[in-house]
Amino acid sequence: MSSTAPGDEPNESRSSYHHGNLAAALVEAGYGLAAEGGPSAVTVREAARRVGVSAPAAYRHFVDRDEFLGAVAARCRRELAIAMVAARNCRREPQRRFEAVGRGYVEFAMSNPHLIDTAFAEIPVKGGPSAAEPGDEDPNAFMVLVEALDDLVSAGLLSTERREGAEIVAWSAVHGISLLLARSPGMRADAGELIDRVLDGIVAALGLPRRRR
Amino acid sequence: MSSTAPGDEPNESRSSYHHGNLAAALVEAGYGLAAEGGPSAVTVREAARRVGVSAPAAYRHFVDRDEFLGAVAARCRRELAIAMVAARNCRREPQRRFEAVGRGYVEFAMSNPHLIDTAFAEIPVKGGPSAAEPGDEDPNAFMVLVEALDDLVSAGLLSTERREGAEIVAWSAVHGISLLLARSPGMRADAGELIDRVLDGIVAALGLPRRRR
DNA sequence: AAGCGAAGTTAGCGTTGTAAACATAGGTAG
DNA sequence: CTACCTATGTTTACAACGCTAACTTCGCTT
Repeated sequence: MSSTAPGDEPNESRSSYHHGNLAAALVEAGYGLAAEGGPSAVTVREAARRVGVSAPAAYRHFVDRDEFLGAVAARCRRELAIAMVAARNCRREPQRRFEAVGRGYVEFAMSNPHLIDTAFAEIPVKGGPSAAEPGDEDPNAFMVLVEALDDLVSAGLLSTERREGAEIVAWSAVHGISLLLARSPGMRADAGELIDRVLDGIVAALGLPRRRR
Repeated sequence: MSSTAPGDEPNESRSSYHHGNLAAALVEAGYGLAAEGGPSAVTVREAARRVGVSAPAAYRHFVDRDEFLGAVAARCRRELAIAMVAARNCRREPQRRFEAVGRGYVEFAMSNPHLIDTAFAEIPVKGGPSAAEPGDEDPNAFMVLVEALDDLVSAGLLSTERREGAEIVAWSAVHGISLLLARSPGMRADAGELIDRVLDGIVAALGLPRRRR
Protein backbone atom coordinates (compact mmCIF):
# COMPACT_ATOMS: atom_id res chain seq x y z
CA MET A 1 0.00 0.00 0.00
CA SER A 2 2.91 2.36 0.70
CA SER A 3 4.87 2.70 -2.51
CA THR A 4 2.70 0.69 -4.82
CA ALA A 5 0.95 3.26 -6.91
CA PRO A 6 -1.21 1.77 -9.66
CA GLY A 7 1.01 0.99 -12.61
CA ASP A 8 3.93 -0.35 -10.64
CA GLU A 9 5.24 -3.55 -12.06
CA PRO A 10 8.96 -3.43 -11.43
CA ASN A 11 9.50 -7.10 -12.12
CA GLU A 12 6.99 -9.05 -14.08
CA SER A 13 8.83 -12.35 -14.43
CA ARG A 14 11.44 -12.10 -11.74
CA SER A 15 14.82 -11.14 -13.13
CA SER A 16 16.23 -9.84 -9.87
CA TYR A 17 16.33 -11.00 -6.30
CA HIS A 18 13.59 -8.65 -5.22
CA HIS A 19 10.24 -9.11 -6.81
CA GLY A 20 8.96 -5.60 -6.42
CA ASN A 21 5.28 -6.40 -6.33
CA LEU A 22 4.99 -9.64 -4.48
CA ALA A 23 1.86 -8.90 -2.50
CA ALA A 24 -0.13 -8.08 -5.60
CA ALA A 25 1.34 -10.99 -7.53
CA LEU A 26 0.45 -13.39 -4.74
CA VAL A 27 -3.10 -12.13 -4.59
CA GLU A 28 -3.36 -12.56 -8.31
CA ALA A 29 -2.10 -16.13 -8.06
CA GLY A 30 -4.52 -16.71 -5.19
CA TYR A 31 -7.31 -15.40 -7.36
CA GLY A 32 -6.42 -18.01 -9.94
CA LEU A 33 -6.44 -20.71 -7.30
CA ALA A 34 -9.82 -19.52 -6.06
CA ALA A 35 -11.21 -19.64 -9.58
CA GLU A 36 -10.03 -23.21 -10.00
CA GLY A 37 -10.85 -24.72 -6.63
CA GLY A 38 -12.63 -22.30 -4.34
CA PRO A 39 -11.42 -20.98 -0.99
CA SER A 40 -9.98 -24.27 0.21
CA ALA A 41 -7.64 -24.25 -2.77
CA VAL A 42 -6.25 -20.85 -1.87
CA THR A 43 -3.03 -21.83 -0.16
CA VAL A 44 -0.07 -19.64 0.62
CA ARG A 45 2.46 -22.23 -0.51
CA GLU A 46 0.86 -22.84 -3.88
CA ALA A 47 0.44 -19.14 -4.56
CA ALA A 48 4.11 -18.58 -3.72
CA ARG A 49 5.07 -21.50 -5.94
CA ARG A 50 3.16 -20.03 -8.87
CA VAL A 51 4.79 -16.68 -8.44
CA GLY A 52 8.15 -18.42 -8.29
CA VAL A 53 9.02 -17.43 -4.78
CA SER A 54 9.60 -19.34 -1.55
CA ALA A 55 6.64 -19.80 0.77
CA PRO A 56 7.91 -17.77 3.72
CA ALA A 57 8.44 -14.80 1.44
CA ALA A 58 4.68 -14.44 1.41
CA TYR A 59 4.68 -13.91 5.13
CA ARG A 60 6.54 -10.63 4.65
CA HIS A 61 3.30 -9.34 3.15
CA PHE A 62 0.55 -11.20 4.96
CA VAL A 63 0.56 -12.00 8.65
CA ASP A 64 -1.16 -15.34 8.11
CA ARG A 65 -3.23 -17.35 5.72
CA ASP A 66 -6.44 -15.74 6.86
CA GLU A 67 -5.20 -12.33 5.90
CA PHE A 68 -4.09 -13.67 2.54
CA LEU A 69 -7.42 -15.35 1.95
CA GLY A 70 -9.08 -12.10 2.95
CA ALA A 71 -7.11 -10.24 0.31
CA VAL A 72 -8.00 -12.82 -2.30
CA ALA A 73 -11.64 -12.61 -1.26
CA ALA A 74 -11.53 -8.83 -1.69
CA ARG A 75 -10.08 -9.38 -5.12
CA CYS A 76 -12.99 -11.68 -5.96
CA ARG A 77 -15.51 -9.16 -4.70
CA ARG A 78 -13.92 -6.52 -6.88
CA GLU A 79 -14.38 -8.72 -9.92
CA LEU A 80 -18.01 -9.23 -8.97
CA ALA A 81 -18.51 -5.47 -8.71
CA ILE A 82 -16.95 -5.00 -12.11
CA ALA A 83 -19.33 -7.53 -13.61
CA MET A 84 -22.25 -5.76 -12.03
CA VAL A 85 -21.19 -2.40 -13.34
CA ALA A 86 -20.71 -3.83 -16.81
CA ALA A 87 -24.20 -5.31 -16.75
CA ARG A 88 -25.66 -2.05 -15.48
CA ASN A 89 -24.00 0.05 -18.12
CA CYS A 90 -25.84 -1.76 -20.89
CA ARG A 91 -29.05 -0.07 -19.75
CA ARG A 92 -30.41 3.42 -19.71
CA GLU A 93 -33.48 3.77 -17.55
CA PRO A 94 -32.84 3.64 -13.79
CA GLN A 95 -35.08 0.70 -13.14
CA ARG A 96 -33.55 -1.31 -15.93
CA ARG A 97 -30.14 -0.48 -14.57
CA PHE A 98 -31.20 -1.53 -11.10
CA GLU A 99 -32.46 -4.85 -12.35
CA ALA A 100 -29.34 -5.36 -14.43
CA VAL A 101 -27.21 -4.92 -11.32
CA GLY A 102 -29.01 -7.80 -9.67
CA ARG A 103 -28.92 -9.92 -12.77
CA GLY A 104 -25.23 -9.25 -13.14
CA TYR A 105 -24.62 -10.45 -9.61
CA VAL A 106 -26.51 -13.69 -10.13
CA GLU A 107 -24.96 -14.37 -13.49
CA PHE A 108 -21.48 -13.79 -12.15
CA ALA A 109 -22.19 -16.26 -9.38
CA MET A 110 -23.46 -18.88 -11.79
CA SER A 111 -20.51 -18.47 -14.13
CA ASN A 112 -17.99 -18.40 -11.30
CA PRO A 113 -19.24 -20.43 -8.39
CA HIS A 114 -15.80 -20.81 -6.91
CA LEU A 115 -15.17 -17.09 -7.02
CA ILE A 116 -18.43 -16.31 -5.27
CA ASP A 117 -17.66 -18.90 -2.63
CA THR A 118 -14.29 -17.30 -2.09
CA ALA A 119 -15.60 -13.76 -2.19
CA PHE A 120 -17.81 -14.50 0.80
CA ALA A 121 -15.82 -17.27 2.39
CA GLU A 122 -16.08 -17.64 6.09
CA ILE A 123 -12.94 -16.01 7.34
CA PRO A 124 -12.33 -16.75 11.01
CA VAL A 125 -12.99 -13.52 12.82
CA LYS A 126 -10.02 -11.81 14.41
CA GLY A 127 -11.66 -8.81 16.04
CA GLY A 128 -12.53 -6.54 13.16
CA PRO A 129 -15.80 -6.87 11.28
CA SER A 130 -15.98 -9.73 8.82
CA ALA A 131 -15.01 -9.37 5.21
CA ALA A 132 -18.61 -9.90 4.22
CA GLU A 133 -19.51 -6.55 5.71
CA PRO A 134 -20.69 -4.31 2.90
CA GLY A 135 -18.69 -1.15 2.56
CA ASP A 136 -14.99 -1.96 2.44
CA GLU A 137 -12.82 -1.69 -0.66
CA ASP A 138 -13.31 0.25 -3.82
CA PRO A 139 -15.13 -1.21 -6.77
CA ASN A 140 -17.67 -2.42 -4.27
CA ALA A 141 -20.60 -4.65 -5.07
CA PHE A 142 -22.69 -3.27 -2.26
CA MET A 143 -21.96 0.28 -3.29
CA VAL A 144 -23.04 -0.43 -6.84
CA LEU A 145 -26.35 -1.59 -5.47
CA VAL A 146 -26.68 1.47 -3.24
CA GLU A 147 -26.06 3.78 -6.17
CA ALA A 148 -28.64 1.98 -8.27
CA LEU A 149 -31.18 2.47 -5.49
CA ASP A 150 -30.28 6.13 -5.13
CA ASP A 151 -30.83 6.59 -8.83
CA LEU A 152 -34.28 5.09 -8.45
CA VAL A 153 -35.04 7.70 -5.83
CA SER A 154 -33.68 10.51 -7.99
CA ALA A 155 -35.86 9.32 -10.83
CA GLY A 156 -38.88 9.42 -8.55
CA LEU A 157 -39.49 5.70 -8.87
CA LEU A 158 -38.71 4.81 -5.28
CA SER A 159 -40.19 6.69 -2.36
CA THR A 160 -37.75 7.86 0.29
CA GLU A 161 -39.86 6.00 2.80
CA ARG A 162 -39.27 2.71 1.07
CA ARG A 163 -35.70 3.58 0.32
CA GLU A 164 -34.72 2.92 3.91
CA GLY A 165 -33.39 -0.57 4.30
CA ALA A 166 -33.95 -1.28 0.64
CA GLU A 167 -30.32 -2.27 0.13
CA ILE A 168 -30.68 -4.99 2.69
CA VAL A 169 -33.81 -6.38 1.13
CA ALA A 170 -32.35 -6.34 -2.36
CA TRP A 171 -28.94 -7.57 -1.34
CA SER A 172 -30.34 -10.43 0.69
CA ALA A 173 -32.54 -11.73 -2.07
CA VAL A 174 -29.93 -11.43 -4.78
CA HIS A 175 -27.16 -12.90 -2.66
CA GLY A 176 -29.40 -15.75 -1.57
CA ILE A 177 -30.50 -16.75 -5.06
CA SER A 178 -26.90 -16.40 -6.23
CA LEU A 179 -25.61 -18.88 -3.69
CA LEU A 180 -28.44 -21.23 -4.41
CA LEU A 181 -27.80 -21.22 -8.14
CA ALA A 182 -24.05 -21.26 -7.79
CA ARG A 183 -24.16 -24.44 -5.75
CA SER A 184 -27.00 -26.29 -7.38
CA PRO A 185 -25.96 -27.03 -10.93
CA GLY A 186 -29.22 -28.92 -11.31
CA MET A 187 -31.24 -25.75 -10.95
CA ARG A 188 -29.41 -23.81 -13.62
CA ALA A 189 -31.80 -24.96 -16.26
CA ASP A 190 -34.58 -22.91 -14.69
CA ALA A 191 -32.20 -20.17 -13.67
CA GLY A 192 -33.66 -17.51 -15.92
CA GLU A 193 -37.14 -18.11 -14.59
CA LEU A 194 -35.99 -18.13 -11.00
CA ILE A 195 -34.01 -14.92 -11.36
CA ASP A 196 -37.01 -13.21 -12.88
CA ARG A 197 -39.14 -14.41 -10.00
CA VAL A 198 -36.73 -13.01 -7.45
CA LEU A 199 -36.38 -9.73 -9.30
CA ASP A 200 -40.16 -9.46 -9.48
CA GLY A 201 -40.19 -10.04 -5.75
CA ILE A 202 -37.72 -7.26 -5.10
CA VAL A 203 -39.63 -4.92 -7.38
CA ALA A 204 -42.83 -5.72 -5.53
CA ALA A 205 -41.17 -5.34 -2.16
CA LEU A 206 -39.89 -1.89 -3.09
CA GLY A 207 -43.16 -0.87 -4.68
CA LEU A 208 -41.53 -0.17 -8.01
CA PRO A 209 -43.54 -0.11 -11.22
CA ARG A 210 -44.21 -3.64 -12.36
CA ARG A 211 -41.64 -4.92 -14.82
CA ARG A 212 -42.68 -5.73 -18.37
CA ARG A 213 -41.26 -9.08 -19.48
CA MET B 1 -25.73 -48.82 8.47
CA SER B 2 -26.66 -52.47 8.65
CA SER B 3 -27.38 -53.11 12.30
CA THR B 4 -27.73 -49.56 13.51
CA ALA B 5 -31.41 -49.15 14.11
CA PRO B 6 -32.35 -45.88 15.84
CA GLY B 7 -31.77 -46.33 19.53
CA ASP B 8 -28.57 -48.29 19.19
CA GLU B 9 -25.86 -47.08 21.48
CA PRO B 10 -23.91 -50.21 22.23
CA ASN B 11 -20.97 -48.40 23.73
CA GLU B 12 -21.34 -44.90 24.96
CA SER B 13 -17.96 -44.44 26.63
CA ARG B 14 -15.95 -47.12 24.91
CA SER B 15 -15.51 -50.16 27.07
CA SER B 16 -14.77 -52.58 24.26
CA TYR B 17 -12.57 -52.61 21.22
CA HIS B 18 -15.42 -51.89 18.88
CA HIS B 19 -17.24 -48.66 19.37
CA GLY B 20 -20.58 -49.67 17.95
CA ASN B 21 -21.69 -46.28 16.78
CA LEU B 22 -18.59 -44.55 15.55
CA ALA B 23 -20.02 -42.77 12.54
CA ALA B 24 -22.73 -41.07 14.56
CA ALA B 25 -20.36 -40.29 17.41
CA LEU B 26 -17.89 -38.70 15.00
CA VAL B 27 -20.58 -36.58 13.43
CA GLU B 28 -21.67 -35.45 16.85
CA ALA B 29 -18.11 -34.52 17.74
CA GLY B 30 -17.81 -32.73 14.41
CA TYR B 31 -20.98 -30.84 15.19
CA GLY B 32 -19.36 -29.63 18.39
CA LEU B 33 -16.27 -28.55 16.51
CA ALA B 34 -18.43 -26.71 13.99
CA ALA B 35 -20.26 -24.90 16.76
CA GLU B 36 -16.98 -23.77 18.27
CA GLY B 37 -14.99 -22.85 15.20
CA GLY B 38 -16.96 -23.18 11.99
CA PRO B 39 -16.27 -25.47 9.06
CA SER B 40 -12.52 -25.00 9.09
CA ALA B 41 -12.44 -26.37 12.64
CA VAL B 42 -14.13 -29.60 11.75
CA THR B 43 -11.24 -31.92 11.26
CA VAL B 44 -11.26 -35.68 11.10
CA ARG B 45 -8.39 -36.06 13.52
CA GLU B 46 -9.82 -33.85 16.22
CA ALA B 47 -13.22 -35.50 15.96
CA ALA B 48 -11.59 -38.92 16.29
CA ARG B 49 -9.56 -37.66 19.22
CA ARG B 50 -12.67 -36.45 21.01
CA VAL B 51 -14.40 -39.73 20.50
CA GLY B 52 -11.33 -41.50 21.80
CA VAL B 53 -10.48 -43.34 18.64
CA SER B 54 -7.56 -43.31 16.23
CA ALA B 55 -7.83 -41.03 13.21
CA PRO B 56 -7.84 -43.67 10.48
CA ALA B 57 -10.73 -45.41 12.20
CA ALA B 58 -12.88 -42.57 10.92
CA TYR B 59 -12.03 -43.54 7.38
CA ARG B 60 -13.93 -46.78 7.82
CA HIS B 61 -17.05 -44.62 7.89
CA PHE B 62 -16.26 -41.66 5.67
CA VAL B 63 -14.33 -41.86 2.43
CA ASP B 64 -12.62 -38.55 3.03
CA ARG B 65 -12.82 -35.32 4.95
CA ASP B 66 -15.29 -33.83 2.50
CA GLU B 67 -17.77 -36.59 3.11
CA PHE B 68 -17.34 -36.16 6.83
CA LEU B 69 -17.82 -32.42 6.61
CA GLY B 70 -20.85 -33.08 4.47
CA ALA B 71 -22.34 -35.25 7.20
CA VAL B 72 -21.61 -32.61 9.82
CA ALA B 73 -23.18 -29.98 7.58
CA ALA B 74 -26.30 -32.12 7.27
CA ARG B 75 -26.38 -32.38 11.03
CA CYS B 76 -26.23 -28.59 11.27
CA ARG B 77 -29.02 -28.20 8.76
CA ARG B 78 -31.13 -30.57 10.77
CA GLU B 79 -30.66 -28.41 13.83
CA LEU B 80 -31.67 -25.39 11.81
CA ALA B 81 -34.81 -27.14 10.67
CA ILE B 82 -35.66 -28.05 14.24
CA ALA B 83 -35.30 -24.42 15.29
CA MET B 84 -37.57 -23.34 12.47
CA VAL B 85 -40.22 -25.87 13.40
CA ALA B 86 -40.05 -24.81 17.02
CA ALA B 87 -40.53 -21.16 16.05
CA ARG B 88 -43.39 -22.05 13.75
CA ASN B 89 -45.22 -24.10 16.35
CA CYS B 90 -45.61 -21.09 18.62
CA ARG B 91 -48.12 -19.65 16.13
CA ARG B 92 -51.56 -20.55 14.93
CA GLU B 93 -52.57 -18.65 11.83
CA PRO B 94 -50.83 -19.80 8.64
CA GLN B 95 -49.34 -16.42 7.83
CA ARG B 96 -47.95 -16.03 11.31
CA ARG B 97 -46.50 -19.49 11.08
CA PHE B 98 -44.95 -18.69 7.72
CA GLU B 99 -43.33 -15.58 9.09
CA ALA B 100 -42.15 -17.42 12.16
CA VAL B 101 -40.39 -19.94 9.98
CA GLY B 102 -38.37 -17.18 8.37
CA ARG B 103 -37.71 -15.49 11.66
CA GLY B 104 -36.60 -18.77 13.16
CA TYR B 105 -34.12 -19.23 10.37
CA VAL B 106 -32.60 -15.80 10.81
CA GLU B 107 -32.48 -16.04 14.57
CA PHE B 108 -30.82 -19.42 14.42
CA ALA B 109 -28.19 -17.96 12.12
CA MET B 110 -27.55 -15.02 14.41
CA SER B 111 -27.27 -17.19 17.50
CA ASN B 112 -25.13 -19.79 15.77
CA PRO B 113 -23.08 -18.17 13.04
CA HIS B 114 -20.59 -21.01 12.97
CA LEU B 115 -23.31 -23.58 12.54
CA ILE B 116 -24.89 -21.70 9.67
CA ASP B 117 -21.51 -21.33 8.03
CA THR B 118 -20.98 -25.05 8.36
CA ALA B 119 -24.49 -25.97 7.30
CA PHE B 120 -23.92 -24.32 3.93
CA ALA B 121 -20.18 -24.64 3.71
CA GLU B 122 -18.73 -24.91 0.30
CA ILE B 123 -18.09 -28.58 -0.10
CA PRO B 124 -15.89 -29.25 -3.11
CA VAL B 125 -18.08 -30.87 -5.70
CA LYS B 126 -17.43 -34.51 -6.44
CA GLY B 127 -19.97 -35.25 -9.12
CA GLY B 128 -23.25 -35.33 -7.26
CA PRO B 129 -25.24 -32.19 -6.57
CA SER B 130 -23.98 -29.98 -3.78
CA ALA B 131 -25.10 -30.34 -0.20
CA ALA B 132 -26.81 -26.99 -0.45
CA GLU B 133 -29.40 -28.49 -2.74
CA PRO B 134 -32.74 -28.25 -0.99
CA GLY B 135 -34.41 -31.58 -0.55
CA ASP B 136 -32.02 -34.09 0.96
CA GLU B 137 -32.28 -35.38 4.53
CA ASP B 138 -35.20 -35.47 6.88
CA PRO B 139 -35.94 -32.61 9.25
CA ASN B 140 -35.32 -30.34 6.29
CA ALA B 141 -35.24 -26.58 6.45
CA PHE B 142 -36.35 -26.20 2.88
CA MET B 143 -39.22 -28.60 3.38
CA VAL B 144 -40.41 -26.68 6.41
CA LEU B 145 -40.59 -23.60 4.23
CA VAL B 146 -42.42 -25.46 1.47
CA GLU B 147 -45.01 -26.73 3.94
CA ALA B 148 -45.54 -23.25 5.31
CA LEU B 149 -46.20 -22.01 1.80
CA ASP B 150 -48.57 -24.85 1.06
CA ASP B 151 -50.50 -24.00 4.19
CA LEU B 152 -50.83 -20.43 2.95
CA VAL B 153 -52.36 -21.76 -0.25
CA SER B 154 -54.73 -24.04 1.68
CA ALA B 155 -55.81 -21.10 3.76
CA GLY B 156 -56.55 -19.13 0.61
CA LEU B 157 -53.98 -16.49 1.43
CA LEU B 158 -51.62 -17.29 -1.44
CA SER B 159 -52.83 -17.71 -4.99
CA THR B 160 -51.69 -20.80 -6.82
CA GLU B 161 -50.33 -18.51 -9.49
CA ARG B 162 -48.01 -16.81 -7.05
CA ARG B 163 -47.24 -20.06 -5.30
CA GLU B 164 -45.00 -21.15 -8.15
CA GLY B 165 -41.39 -20.31 -7.37
CA ALA B 166 -42.38 -18.78 -4.06
CA GLU B 167 -40.03 -21.06 -2.12
CA ILE B 168 -37.11 -19.72 -4.09
CA VAL B 169 -38.04 -16.11 -3.48
CA ALA B 170 -38.59 -16.65 0.24
CA TRP B 171 -35.60 -18.90 0.72
CA SER B 172 -33.27 -16.53 -1.11
CA ALA B 173 -34.26 -13.52 0.93
CA VAL B 174 -34.18 -15.29 4.26
CA HIS B 175 -30.93 -17.09 3.57
CA GLY B 176 -29.32 -13.90 2.33
CA ILE B 177 -30.27 -11.80 5.34
CA SER B 178 -29.23 -14.65 7.60
CA LEU B 179 -25.74 -14.79 6.20
CA LEU B 180 -25.45 -11.05 6.34
CA LEU B 181 -26.46 -10.86 9.97
CA ALA B 182 -24.49 -13.94 10.98
CA ARG B 183 -21.28 -12.44 9.65
CA SER B 184 -21.72 -8.81 10.52
CA PRO B 185 -21.87 -8.54 14.29
CA GLY B 186 -22.04 -4.79 13.83
CA MET B 187 -25.43 -5.03 12.20
CA ARG B 188 -27.06 -7.07 14.91
CA ALA B 189 -28.21 -3.98 16.72
CA ASP B 190 -30.63 -3.23 13.88
CA ALA B 191 -31.34 -6.87 13.28
CA GLY B 192 -34.96 -6.75 14.33
CA GLU B 193 -35.70 -3.88 12.01
CA LEU B 194 -33.86 -5.48 9.12
CA ILE B 195 -35.60 -8.80 9.54
CA ASP B 196 -38.97 -7.05 9.56
CA ARG B 197 -38.01 -5.22 6.42
CA VAL B 198 -37.10 -8.43 4.65
CA LEU B 199 -40.23 -10.21 5.84
CA ASP B 200 -42.29 -7.28 4.63
CA GLY B 201 -40.54 -7.64 1.32
CA ILE B 202 -41.38 -11.32 1.04
CA VAL B 203 -44.98 -10.66 2.02
CA ALA B 204 -45.22 -7.97 -0.62
CA ALA B 205 -43.57 -10.17 -3.22
CA LEU B 206 -46.05 -12.96 -2.58
CA GLY B 207 -48.99 -10.60 -2.46
CA LEU B 208 -49.95 -11.68 1.04
CA PRO B 209 -52.08 -9.50 3.28
CA ARG B 210 -49.95 -6.76 4.75
CA ARG B 211 -48.53 -7.65 8.15
CA ARG B 212 -49.63 -5.67 11.18
CA ARG B 213 -46.64 -4.72 13.35
C1' DA C 1 31.94 3.36 1.03
C1' DA C 2 29.67 1.52 4.91
C1' DG C 3 25.95 -0.33 6.49
C1' DC C 4 20.99 -0.68 7.46
C1' DG C 5 16.55 -2.29 6.71
C1' DA C 6 13.34 -4.43 3.56
C1' DA C 7 12.54 -8.42 1.13
C1' DG C 8 14.11 -12.79 -0.17
C1' DT C 9 16.13 -17.96 1.03
C1' DT C 10 16.79 -22.48 3.30
C1' DA C 11 15.74 -25.53 7.43
C1' DG C 12 12.69 -27.26 10.33
C1' DC C 13 8.47 -28.08 13.57
C1' DG C 14 3.70 -29.30 14.42
C1' DT C 15 -0.80 -30.46 12.34
C1' DT C 16 -3.53 -32.24 8.93
C1' DG C 17 -5.45 -35.79 5.33
C1' DT C 18 -4.94 -40.34 4.04
C1' DA C 19 -2.79 -44.92 2.57
C1' DA C 20 -0.72 -49.46 4.12
C1' DA C 21 -0.35 -53.24 6.92
C1' DC C 22 -1.59 -55.41 11.06
C1' DA C 23 -4.90 -56.74 15.14
C1' DT C 24 -9.19 -57.84 17.34
C1' DA C 25 -14.01 -58.91 18.09
C1' DG C 26 -18.35 -61.04 17.05
C1' DG C 27 -21.11 -63.83 14.13
C1' DT C 28 -21.55 -68.01 11.25
C1' DA C 29 -20.37 -72.73 9.23
C1' DG C 30 -18.53 -76.82 9.99
C1' DC D 1 -17.37 -76.01 20.24
C1' DT D 2 -14.13 -74.34 17.22
C1' DA D 3 -12.28 -72.18 13.30
C1' DC D 4 -12.58 -68.75 10.22
C1' DC D 5 -14.39 -64.24 7.89
C1' DT D 6 -15.50 -59.76 7.83
C1' DA D 7 -16.23 -55.45 9.87
C1' DT D 8 -13.94 -52.38 12.51
C1' DG D 9 -10.38 -50.91 15.04
C1' DT D 10 -4.69 -49.77 15.71
C1' DT D 11 0.05 -48.39 14.56
C1' DT D 12 3.06 -46.52 11.29
C1' DA D 13 4.25 -43.51 7.66
C1' DC D 14 4.25 -39.83 4.16
C1' DA D 15 3.16 -35.60 1.69
C1' DA D 16 1.26 -30.90 1.96
C1' DC D 17 0.26 -27.18 4.61
C1' DG D 18 0.83 -23.06 8.07
C1' DC D 19 4.28 -20.76 10.24
C1' DT D 20 8.92 -19.65 12.84
C1' DA D 21 13.86 -18.83 13.02
C1' DA D 22 18.12 -17.73 11.24
C1' DC D 23 20.67 -16.43 7.38
C1' DT D 24 21.47 -13.66 2.72
C1' DT D 25 21.04 -10.24 -0.72
C1' DC D 26 19.81 -6.05 -2.55
C1' DG D 27 18.76 -0.97 -2.90
C1' DC D 28 19.15 3.30 -0.53
C1' DT D 29 20.85 6.58 2.65
C1' DT D 30 24.33 8.94 4.91
